[in-house]
Parts: sequence; structure tokens; C-alpha cells
Amino acid sequence: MITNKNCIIRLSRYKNALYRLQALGFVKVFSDNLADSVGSTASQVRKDFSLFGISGNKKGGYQIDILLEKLNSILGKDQLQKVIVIGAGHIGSALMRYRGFEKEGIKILGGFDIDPAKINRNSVVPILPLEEVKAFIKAQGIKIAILAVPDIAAQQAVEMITGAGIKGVLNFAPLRLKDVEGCIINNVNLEIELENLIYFVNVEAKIK
Amino acid sequence: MITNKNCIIRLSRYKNALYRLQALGFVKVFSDNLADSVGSTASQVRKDFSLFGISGNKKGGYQIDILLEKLNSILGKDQLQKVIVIGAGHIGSALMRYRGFEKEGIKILGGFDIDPAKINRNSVVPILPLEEVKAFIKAQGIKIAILAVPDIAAQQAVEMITGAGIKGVLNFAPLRLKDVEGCIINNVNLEIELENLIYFVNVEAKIK
DNA sequence: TAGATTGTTAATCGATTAACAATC
DNA sequence: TAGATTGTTAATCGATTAACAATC
Repeated sequence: MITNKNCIIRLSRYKNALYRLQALGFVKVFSDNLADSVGSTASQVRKDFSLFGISGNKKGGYQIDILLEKLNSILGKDQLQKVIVIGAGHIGSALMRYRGFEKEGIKILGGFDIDPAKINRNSVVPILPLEEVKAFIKAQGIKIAILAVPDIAAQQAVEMITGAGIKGVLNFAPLRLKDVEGCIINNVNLEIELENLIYFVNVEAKIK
Repeated sequence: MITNKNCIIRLSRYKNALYRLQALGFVKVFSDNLADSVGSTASQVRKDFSLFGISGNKKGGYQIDILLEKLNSILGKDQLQKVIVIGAGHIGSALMRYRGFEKEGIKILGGFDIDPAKINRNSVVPILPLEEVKAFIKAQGIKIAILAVPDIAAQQAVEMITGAGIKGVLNFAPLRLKDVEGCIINNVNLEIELENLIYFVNVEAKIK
């Protein structure tokens, strides 16, 4: 099944919105309710669902609990997702301590750094020497890594961890990483995100 | 001028690639070199440039220094961009300490939090009480804010700062913020980014 | 000149939106 | 039943890619 990234991102948003609706006591939802909640359109919602064979009831809309079950299954939320963080600098450390992932069934099992001063085997998320990462990935069967190392270290780090079995990397290093065979890399470039925002703010300012 | 977000992101990537090429001693570049550097196509590069009236020399390609000047001007890199951070939790603090922004001419002038324990007027980036944020924005003429507060605090925080003059928000709170008149909001949702990666990794795993 | 590269127009591609028959 | 909502097909829209004349 071929689907685009935006579509999957919308599935995540639907899921989040459905939990909020459920918390408000709703049991079923119509495509246009859901569209409103995520800032989309009713057509888009129904189209997305039909791509995944999710169907509702004509006239009756969709039952939230069933819908959540299906979305959670598609998004892999029915099992704990084990993740490691490479690089224990400012960003890496913040991500290790960030509580938002737990709620989503994402568990950070460890952090890794080359700097001996950063090693701490006793913290909530242990921070281990980078040379242990390969063994750790294999022992724990980890497929997903967050990369938060300086730009010059990024390419080498990716090659190391993909060699050990990592299949997906969320990259915070401020450079576009070359794809590695058999591994998906999603780039989150903070500088570029800000630069983008600045551009559009300035354009708006010029229009007025 | 109407342009899409992806196009502006590519301009940032071209700029970054050009600095690397310049560091390697190159003086001029052809559209297909640049395409290679950023993982795009020569057509795309020329199209992007033509949208902004950037022209090169037939046969001669583009002169890197001139190109950089133009891209930097479009992206607002010819002036220091002043930014504040709302929320001094894990993510907010990490962003305040992150060195990557400086290189890009982005200066974080202050952080703000409601927790008195987080206040520190003497740190490199001072952390001030949230009630001072409006005055600070006005006094310093700040237009851009990074939002890194818990989800329940996000909507209110946005309304507060846009009321004081903020025109662009980079939102790290894990919920989609309602647009506010006269303010652009770019959402960076870490949970959704990871969820997305997990989905595609799992799909790849199923195919094999 | 011959060859190579730009700049722009046209073609293609894919995603979003609209429309509407089916049906509860 | 009448009205409302789904599911899917068709139309639209916008972005990317290809093609090629201009020209250095």
C-alpha cells in the first residue's frame, strides 16, 4: 500500500482529536466533526479512511472506540515502541527527559554519547558510551533512533546504527543526511523551521 | 508573491549547500550540482530561482557569492532575528542553550516561565517571569516566538504573545494551535514525527 | 563554431476537493 | 418516508518534472 506522509500525519491528528472527543463524552463522530477538530475537510477525512479500508455507518457516522482501535493499529500504537537517543547534548538530553513520548507508547531505553563526562548508567534513561550502542541495539531489538549529534558526527553515527539494525532515524542534526539502504530518515531541522517562519513573517510584514 | 512552504525550505537548503561548496573552494555552481547537494533536480533549482527573479549565466552557471547574497536577503539573513522562548521546561531550555541558531543569525533574547523556580535573570539567556513577556516583546520589538509549554497552556500563551506583537510562532506544544489573526504558526510535533517514522518503518518491515 | 547551460513553457503527476449515488 | 451521511468517482488544483529554444 502506497500512501503519502501527509496522510499518515493526518491519521495521527485524527487519533489525537478522537481521544479529546472521547474525553468530552462523545461516542460517535461524523466526518465533518473530525475535519473541524483537525482543520481539514470532511472529504479528506473520508478519503483517508477509505484508503485504509476504514468504514463507518451511512447516516450513523463513525464509532469513536472502533475508529481509535483501527487508527492505533495502523500507527503501531498497539505495541510499545522502543527508541534510543544518540547524542546527549542539549537537544538529546531534553528529548530523553521529555514526558510526552510515554503517553504515546514510545519508550526511550537509553542515550549514547562519546563524551565520558556525559555517561550515567543510573539516570532514569541511562546514558551509555557510544561504543556500546551496537550491542544495545541488537540485544534490545531496537529499530528506531533519534539522532541529536553535531552535524559533523551525524553521517558516521547513522552508518554505525543502521549497521546494527536501526531502520528509522529521526534526525535533529542540522544537515540533510544521505539515505542509507534499508533505513528511513526523517529530518527535523530546527534552524530551517525557524528560517521558514521568519521568511513568511517578513513577507506578511511587507504586504501591509 | 505567492510561494509555498516547500519552496522556501529548499531555498534554505540551497543556501546551506552553497556555504559548504564555498568552503570547498568553489566559486560558481551549475543547477545540477546544487540539485545533487540538496537531493533535488536541476529543473527544480532553476524553477525556484526563477520564481524569485534570480538569474545565472547561460553556460556559466551561477556565481556562488552573488547567489548567497540574494538567498540571504530573501531569507532575512541580512539582519539579526530576535526570538524569545516561552516555557523553560526540558525542550524550551534546550532550545535556549542550543548553539545552532547563532550561526544562522538568530538570537534568543530571553525565556519566560510561570514557575518562579525557573527564573534566572543572570543566565546567558535570562529566564524571566511570564508576566513580563508582553512588556519585553514591546520593548525589544520581537516578532518571533518559540512556544514550548505544556499542551493545556499553549492556546492561552499564544493569545497573550500575539496580543503583544508576536507575528510568528514555532510551536512545540503537542497540539495543533488555532490560527490567530495576523500571526503565522508553524507546528513541530515531536510525537507525530516519531509516530510517522514508526509507521513507515513498520510498513517496510511488513513488505519484506 | 559546437557544446553546454539557462530560463521558461508545457506536460505530467499526485494530492485535495467536490459531487453524488447508495443507503441507513 | 425524508433527510443526512457515507464511500467513491470525477474534477480541480498545485507542484514537480520534462522539454527545448535562447544564448553564451
